Amino acid sequence: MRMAATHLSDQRQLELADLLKAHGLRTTVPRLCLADLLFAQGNRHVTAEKLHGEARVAGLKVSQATIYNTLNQFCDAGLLREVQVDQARSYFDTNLEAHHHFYVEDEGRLIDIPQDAIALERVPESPDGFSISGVDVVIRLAK
Amino acid sequence: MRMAATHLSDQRQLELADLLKAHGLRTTVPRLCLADLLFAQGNRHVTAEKLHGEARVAGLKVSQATIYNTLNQFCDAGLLREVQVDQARSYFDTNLEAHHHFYVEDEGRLIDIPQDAIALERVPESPDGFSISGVDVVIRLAK
DNA sequence: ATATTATTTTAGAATCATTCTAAAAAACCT
DNA sequence: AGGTTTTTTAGAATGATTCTAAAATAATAT
Repeated sequence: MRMAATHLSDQRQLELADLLKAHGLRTTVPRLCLADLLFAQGNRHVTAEKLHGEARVAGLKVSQATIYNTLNQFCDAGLLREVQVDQARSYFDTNLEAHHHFYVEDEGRLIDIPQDAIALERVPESPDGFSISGVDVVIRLAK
Repeated sequence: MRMAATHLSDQRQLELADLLKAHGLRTTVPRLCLADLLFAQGNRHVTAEKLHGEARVAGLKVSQATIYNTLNQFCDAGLLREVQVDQARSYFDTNLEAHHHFYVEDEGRLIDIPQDAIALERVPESPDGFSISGVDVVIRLAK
């Protein structure tokens, strides 16, 4: 792999390359850079647009399509989760543990709520031959 | 009000006209017909597209814009609620009581869960100067 | 290293749900 | 009815996301 122009240290590149590889993804410059933005600063929630903006600021010139492709690949690979809070746009969450969200609609801001901060008692049986694939709790906040 | 061509009985028209009026909406043929489709059969969940299809079947020729306008007006007027389960499309729910949902993603089907079927214990404080404007619980189902 | 093959990235077009526009139709008021 | 306001409409516009087919990059074989 010929490591290309990135502001990332060799150390950091290797770290991220390992992460990608461990999840079945090839190492490419856009993926390294986007992974760095996503995973450097603890848990975060980003939209495609926000990430694109950050990438540009970081000096990475990527197309919109690559942003979307990468976010979707990271989701499929289990590096990200999509959060469903606003039908207008998708949010991607780096926190993979089961948890819930506050959503400040006016600001488009998400705040994690640890799963055990809320107890869901007596969740009803799922109907027919269905099984539960996820439980989302969204608490909407307003001023 | 000159009641126009509708398959609805006079009785039904008056009923629905009252409902509309009570919610500050004028009586028009499209609204009567859409209200009938929405409120005739107990609680339902519809997308704009599904309602449009049903309207056509019922013999009402309405534009797409009217479907959207009417759904939004009914929401604003407190006759409907929007449910946030799929960022691809909006669902409108005739059940106005606080409640939750099963969502069968593959079928795009929603099933109500009465609020008291689930106990939400220890909901955390909302941050800063925010107050809770809604609590949505969506339980996703898969085969 | 180089050539070959497979995967990624890209710019721009396409898609899809939804909203907007401004003109025609219908409802309301006297 | 006549005048005014609200609705409806067809079609264009929007905005997020996906698709397309070609150019770039990475992996593999020579």
